[in-house]
Amino acid sequence: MPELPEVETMVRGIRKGVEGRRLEDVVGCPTHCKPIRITPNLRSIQRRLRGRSIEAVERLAKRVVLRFDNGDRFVVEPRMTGLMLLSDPPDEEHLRLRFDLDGGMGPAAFWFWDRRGLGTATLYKSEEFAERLGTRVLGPDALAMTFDEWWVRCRSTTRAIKVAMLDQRFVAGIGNLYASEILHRSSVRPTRRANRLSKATVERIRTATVDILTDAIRYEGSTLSDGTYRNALNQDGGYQNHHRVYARAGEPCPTCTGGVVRRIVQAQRSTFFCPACQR
DNA sequence: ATTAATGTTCAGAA
DNA sequence: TTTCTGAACATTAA
Repeated sequence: MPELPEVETMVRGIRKGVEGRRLEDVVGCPTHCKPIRITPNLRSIQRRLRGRSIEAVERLAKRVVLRFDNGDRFVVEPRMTGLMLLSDPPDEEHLRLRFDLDGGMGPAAFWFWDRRGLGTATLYKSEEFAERLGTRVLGPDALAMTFDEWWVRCRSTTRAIKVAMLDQRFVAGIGNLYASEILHRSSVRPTRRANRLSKATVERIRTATVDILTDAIRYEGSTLSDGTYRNALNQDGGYQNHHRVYARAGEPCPTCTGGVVRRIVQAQRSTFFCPACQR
């Protein structure tokens, strides 16, 4: 489920070993598993990237961006179960990409590992990058989004606020887990229509977004019970121990008296909230 | 043993 | 134009 905090953790985790290194090669499915979707084809990507220096490892919403010295961007999208790993992959059969580095200091390779295989990898030339991953596709990053940006977007849709928050053009980086946690922190019922929220309420959501995501980054993201998400060294995150409502249906609300956490379905995804303190 | 559920995104339909 | 549905895939729980 890598959302913003998990992708930020991945990026930080591989950054020190990868930035400034030369990419010797990128190899698809080194263990002959089913290949992930790669655009364009792997052969032309190899031709273009072999020998190039990786100038920066960056996060773009829920994507990992490798920026090369000629301005090319190789963008990995972990989707549901993808991980960027510097070492110790959980198993061999779900390794989807291997990045071989030059013989200098630090690790000799890093990997993209993806159990379900829904992840993607795309090469963008520098001009393409801005236009293909620009504001038509991604809204403001959840950590940087201003009140005005929140307000304009909320006013412009009748969708439930929880559903709108999952739309990456509305706000980029929030996923199903953190949407529930943010709305609980904000005391806002997930089913409320975005265009009916007051300014004060929208500001509470904005503040809670920054607080929750920052906190989750500090704990290196959430590792769920199925163990999908891990950091760059294949270790558990810690934020799952701080979830207030996610996957806690039937338990008492941890922040109010008398509330019991409920699970409902919105847009075919689980939503968790406390009916007592989220209005 | 079959079915539902699980994080995300996108194409295609309403 | 905006919003909704189902599919991509692997694995676990009921």
